Amino acid sequence: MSHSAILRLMAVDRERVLKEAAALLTRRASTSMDEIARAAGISRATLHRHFAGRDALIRALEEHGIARFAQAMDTARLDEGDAPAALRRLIREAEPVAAVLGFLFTENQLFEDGEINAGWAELDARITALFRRGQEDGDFRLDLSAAWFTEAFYGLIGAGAWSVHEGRVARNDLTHSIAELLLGGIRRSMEK
Amino acid sequence: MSHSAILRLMAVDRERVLKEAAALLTRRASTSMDEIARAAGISRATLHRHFAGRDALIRALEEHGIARFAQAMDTARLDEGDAPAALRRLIREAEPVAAVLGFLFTENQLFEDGEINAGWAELDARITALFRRGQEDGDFRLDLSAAWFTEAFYGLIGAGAWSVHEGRVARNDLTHSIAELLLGGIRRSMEK
DNA sequence: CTCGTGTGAGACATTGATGTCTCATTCGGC
DNA sequence: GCCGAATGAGACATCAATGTCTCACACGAG
Repeated sequence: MSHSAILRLMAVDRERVLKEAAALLTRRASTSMDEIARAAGISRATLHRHFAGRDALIRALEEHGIARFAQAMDTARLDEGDAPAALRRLIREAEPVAAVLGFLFTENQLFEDGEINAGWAELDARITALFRRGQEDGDFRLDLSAAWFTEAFYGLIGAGAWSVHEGRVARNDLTHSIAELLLGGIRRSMEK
Repeated sequence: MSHSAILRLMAVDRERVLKEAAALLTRRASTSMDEIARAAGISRATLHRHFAGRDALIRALEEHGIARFAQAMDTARLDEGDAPAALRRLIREAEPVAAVLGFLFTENQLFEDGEINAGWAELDARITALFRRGQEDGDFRLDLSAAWFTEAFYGLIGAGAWSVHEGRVARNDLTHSIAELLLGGIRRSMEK
């Protein structure tokens, strides 16, 4: 096995562990390293080999979530087309990291790290800008603030990810459920 | 000072502590007893005098949240009038306990206690029934499930409470923001 | 003023999770 | 079959939070 192949294999494992960790930590932040390890199908020792410690795991979650979400934004091309369509694309692209985003939104007081906060602030700004654009274009309602839309977006993403995890919403319906509910709620209604 | 007056005073303190605890724990479940105490303006010793321990505090939060939310449901008279109006009343009545509800929704894996879960299950059932009634009456859309509406309801309540806590949404706008967004998202649109 | 209650500050032992270690085993490539 | 890398299981010390305690002080009622 080549060196790069080994690295690739480990990378896949990291992703799986991070997703499982996010799912558990979202609903019980006190989940122990041992429980996370078992949920990911590995031992605590191995978990410690992949992530130096609990803090390192959380930070990896944050970095991973921010990076993947930023990537989703790029792919969704938020500036193109009308805002509702862009929002649909964003939700579709963000779906794979929904669990991680839910965790990060929920537990956003873990670190006062400036770098992490800066990363989040930029993502927030980009989303809020999208909502504001929709308002300026007349697509989104004006009686609610763009900041609230942003918070609601995160809240629905988190609730959706958990619903899928609990089997209350089908995975294939997640994107549709979030997008339709959010868009219906923020769209400027026609008759006004 | 009479005995009942003392009890009443302590009850007020408890409520304040619980609200503060919910606000903090929602965004950092590992918040220590000491931090909670200081946020509530009391010492750790006093906190322990009011609540036997951390578990007792969490349980008190759950019981308080369930009781107050059930009370909000009763006051809102979910069975009367059309479903959208009932939902508005529910959101308005639930606003004072929004922070607690957000915490309970977020950290719902803390105890496997049968009694607590039973309490939640009943509340869930009542809300879901409301959404289902709205669907049957033709007020709410049918392409999304009532179960998802329920989860979204909790998610928006939590996001809203946090937004107010962070100063991103005015307290007086909270009810309106949640109700309008949720109702807009779940209403059956007219043109279909 | 005096008493009683509630509180704040701090000391202390306990506990559970954490982080580090070793050793035996498994697995895949050769 | 052999070998190296990765893993699982477990032992162990460490540490932070917890829970319990004592003591001194503030404050309101009488």
